Amino acid sequence: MPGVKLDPIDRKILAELQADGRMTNVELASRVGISAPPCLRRVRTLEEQGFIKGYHAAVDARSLGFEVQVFAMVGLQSQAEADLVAFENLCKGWSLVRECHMLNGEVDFVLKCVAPDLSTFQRFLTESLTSAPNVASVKTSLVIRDAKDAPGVPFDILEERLAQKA
Amino acid sequence: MPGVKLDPIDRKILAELQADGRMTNVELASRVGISAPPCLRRVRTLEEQGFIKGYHAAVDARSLGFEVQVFAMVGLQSQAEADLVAFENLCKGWSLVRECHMLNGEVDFVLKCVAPDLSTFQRFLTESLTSAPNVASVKTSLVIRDAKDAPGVPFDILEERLAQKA
DNA sequence: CTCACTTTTGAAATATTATTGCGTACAGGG
DNA sequence: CCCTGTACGCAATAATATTTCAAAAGTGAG
Repeated sequence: MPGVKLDPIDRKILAELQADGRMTNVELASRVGISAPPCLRRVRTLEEQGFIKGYHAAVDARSLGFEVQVFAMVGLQSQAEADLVAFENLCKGWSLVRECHMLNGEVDFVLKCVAPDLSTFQRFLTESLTSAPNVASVKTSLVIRDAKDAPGVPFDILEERLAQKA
Repeated sequence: MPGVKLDPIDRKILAELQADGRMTNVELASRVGISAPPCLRRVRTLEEQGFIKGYHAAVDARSLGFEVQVFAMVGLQSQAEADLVAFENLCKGWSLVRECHMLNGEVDFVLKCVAPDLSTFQRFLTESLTSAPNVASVKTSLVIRDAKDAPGVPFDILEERLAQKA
């Protein structure tokens, strides 16, 4: 993908759609300063090129009964690639695990989990996670509250940075 | 908000829109098995009641030049509520910090950060985060790769759980 | 500087969707 | 059994999305 460049209008489109993914194309076009047809073409291109990976409604987990959010730091016994992948695949199959990131350092993975209540999470922890093959250690931390949960990319920094190079 | 109940159609709507936030109302209506007008009314109601907090395009950070993702575990010197809030407000002002969650246990906060490169993050770490008032300790872990990054709520578990109660 | 050639744009026309306005059906309470 | 509140869906209308196409703007060679 090298050689693909985004102009200021493309970046504005991405920023606007990140902030409001259901904005109409007419509104979007007006905000980025071009007419609707080229705006829509740009959006489609951004989608095809993978700059936009999808659109999602942000659903409130709490009001659906998912009262518990937990971060789990997981250490494995073997860090051989095959074993790492095996663990990742396990995570993909666990619905309670919403995110699984491989880390450097002492801990091998951090998982973001949700659950309806503590006991459901505890059951998952003991019956699934801790007892999974190759799992050496798990340290969990309950989330007390979310101070910030911003979607995606900090466009302000992107623009700063581009302004300097120019 | 107790007393508000969602029927199976509402839950299906939420699940569909979480998976594809730009689905047309016509398509959505057809998937959940009702006609367009009531479907749209339900969506609006779900938005007003806060079950849907917003819609966002998932923008690919990497292809925009944000190559680095880091988790930072932060401990504070004082956990007095005023000091916690002060730190949270600092985080809200830092664009590199995309998420800030308060935890129980040894660590007070976990931050998910992004940056164009290591040196940008290091500069933030030393000049902003570590040197912020009341920050006692910071331990960072670079993300090597994301094995799973699912949006929001596990609707399969929600349905399981509701099926049992019935 | 000018002539192709290429790319992107925007006005206009058309196709789809979203939204509104009712009349109807169904559920619970008196 | 009637009344009332709620949710539906058809039909009409308003707004958007999408296609078409000719013109404007940018590129590079000569």
